[in-house]
Amino acid sequence: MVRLTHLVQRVFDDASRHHDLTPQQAQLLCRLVDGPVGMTELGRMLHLEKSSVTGLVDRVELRGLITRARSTEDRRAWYVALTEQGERVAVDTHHEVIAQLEKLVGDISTSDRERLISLIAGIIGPQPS
Amino acid sequence: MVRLTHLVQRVFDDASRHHDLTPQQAQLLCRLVDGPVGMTELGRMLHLEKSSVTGLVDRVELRGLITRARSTEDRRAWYVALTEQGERVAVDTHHEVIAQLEKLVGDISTSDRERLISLIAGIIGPQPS
DNA sequence: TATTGTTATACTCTATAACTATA
DNA sequence: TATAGTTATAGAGTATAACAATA
Repeated sequence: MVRLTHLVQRVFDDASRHHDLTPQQAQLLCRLVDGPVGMTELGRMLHLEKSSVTGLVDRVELRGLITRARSTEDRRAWYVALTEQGERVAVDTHHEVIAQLEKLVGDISTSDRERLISLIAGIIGPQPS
Repeated sequence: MVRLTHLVQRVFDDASRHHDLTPQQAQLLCRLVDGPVGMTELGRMLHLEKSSVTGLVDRVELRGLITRARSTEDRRAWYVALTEQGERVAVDTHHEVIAQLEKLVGDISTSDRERLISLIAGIIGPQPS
């Protein structure tokens, strides 16, 4: 299982590198595809301290892939959102990861694959990561 | 599958932290449990440049968990080996990861678990990571 | 010449602590 | 006072390039 993790991790790392991103930066982009997210919420999602989020967001913002926008309700808070370019990179990276994983799982039969997916779903459980 | 990877990764990270190690340092120790390994070979195993291996080994050596020993055949080469303390930490960390993973997989039935393991083995393939 | 490993350098990632601004 | 976020600082991790020693 740990070896499977390394394999999947490498797929993700490689996909990130192809888009000239670090894995952490790619992870950040992936968390924004469903819409803007606040800094504190990002820290919770990525298991990072708030100062780490600041730095990570700073660097990705400098590359023009995301933007900060002040919250209208709470003037302390900021929302982080994908730029057009950021969305393109996020979607491309996601596609590449999916494609590579499908290639990885491609050898096993369809029924086995569905069985595997349901088993994994059982392990992961209902709570979102 | 990516979410499963995050889960397993977190198990490994937590086990490392409990022994006051970074995940990379724990990874290094795990690669040495079967015996001493050369620097170049370590880089290949961990997918690191040789200079990165030098730094990682330096830091873990400073903690007294590993030692460098010169090769007898090739006087350019060094072998990295676990110290007694390093072996203890490596084994403990490995046990903790196994225990947590078993707890994670504990909810699914025995037959399902064996099925999962064989499926994963099929994905990983024969070549060692 | 090629290989093994180190050093110098620069950047990313991360956490802790102190801080600012707003609630 | 409490919360959202930043800044300052320090250390780990990583790669590239230049280097020394040995093959």
